[in-house]
Amino acid sequence: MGITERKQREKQEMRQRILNGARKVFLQNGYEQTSMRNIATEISYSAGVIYFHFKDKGEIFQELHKEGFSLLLKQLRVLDSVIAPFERLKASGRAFIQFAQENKDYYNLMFLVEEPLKNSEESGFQIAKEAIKYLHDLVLECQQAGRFKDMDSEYLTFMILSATHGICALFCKDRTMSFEHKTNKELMENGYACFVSLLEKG
Amino acid sequence: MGITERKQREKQEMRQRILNGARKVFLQNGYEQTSMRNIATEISYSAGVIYFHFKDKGEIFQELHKEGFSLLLKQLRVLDSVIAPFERLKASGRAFIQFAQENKDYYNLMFLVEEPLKNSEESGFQIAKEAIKYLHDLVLECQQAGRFKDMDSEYLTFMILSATHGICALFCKDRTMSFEHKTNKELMENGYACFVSLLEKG
DNA sequence: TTGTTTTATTGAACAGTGTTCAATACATTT
DNA sequence: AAATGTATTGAACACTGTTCAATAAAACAA
Repeated sequence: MGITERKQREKQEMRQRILNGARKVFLQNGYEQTSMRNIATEISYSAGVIYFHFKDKGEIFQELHKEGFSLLLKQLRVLDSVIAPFERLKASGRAFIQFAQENKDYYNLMFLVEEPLKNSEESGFQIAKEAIKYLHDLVLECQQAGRFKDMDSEYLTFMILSATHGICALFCKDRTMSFEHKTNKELMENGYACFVSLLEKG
Repeated sequence: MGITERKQREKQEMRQRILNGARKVFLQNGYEQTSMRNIATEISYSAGVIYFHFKDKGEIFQELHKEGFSLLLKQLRVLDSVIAPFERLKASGRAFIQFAQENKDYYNLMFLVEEPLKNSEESGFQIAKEAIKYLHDLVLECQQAGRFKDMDSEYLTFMILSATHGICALFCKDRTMSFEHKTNKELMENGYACFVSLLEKG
């Protein structure tokens, strides 16, 4: 049955077309300014058709949410070549912060918007867990190498993510103006260096 | 001239009435669900009148934004009785996290929403700077007491706020489910304890 | 007490949002 | 060629923030 097969493929293509439009508008104009009608206009369809292919706006942003995480994971996995686990941990934090700087919109979706997760406990949430696991494993490797003795790895992982995320969150929500600094990049990097120098003593 | 005086007072009262309605709706239904019409309905006025007393929605939320910060500062200043600066610093972090847990909506407005600051560089932004100064002074005191030697106080302050804020931000935006834990409170407190144990080594 | 001017409030309207759904066009099957 | 199923449209609904002419109320002037 080549026809139903092609039908399925066409449906998949339409889903992808919508997603591509959504991504474009989203990365161009940010989360706030991305409406269903904007997306529809971008791909030259009516707004209604989106609801034939997606449940609601949330499902679309869940897909982009997933995209963001796989992009982040890809950039983190480049650091697998760094052998010493603690060096890899430190570099991961830097890469994480760089990711936030270069992909502010994705970062917002991944960590600073509530909507995308509200509905489903499934796939879109799974990849976030994968990223946490990546960090947790890194922490465990560090502990096996003698670092962070007598510390709970779960809480330590949560704390390290929090510290790094905090830097990015203040940046993404424009809460850095209360600090004296030249550029956000400079503030974030020195702030992170400060955290690293604490980690080195632990 | 008792009349223009009373007029001014009445105008001020109306401003306060709107603000009270806004706060009520806002604390009841959260930021997302607070519309101008909701606020107007709450105080039994038409929506249009709000624009006679406030420039726009942003100005209202700027007021609540300020309220949030003065509430936070009030709770932090209770700790002034703690004499040892480092103990005060540690307790401030705990108080900060507790504030976020108990005032999720205020916290969102203060640190996780972009709107309120977009327009003005003035008062609503000034009180945030005051809170940062409070933390910065605390850090400086710690340094005078021999802590955190050879570290830049500005970056250190930014880092400490980031770490604490990160914990609260993950909580407020429901990003804690990727971690194994019983309650959010427990995760946050242990995560913070983890950070403190790092600080103690610095 | 009149008339006039200021000030405060309303309610309709505008352009936008996410979402639903009857009507329609198209493709496939009978 | 007719019937069936699937994809798309465009209008509609109930919202949103915001503006503004009309109106009501109060203060001032004659």
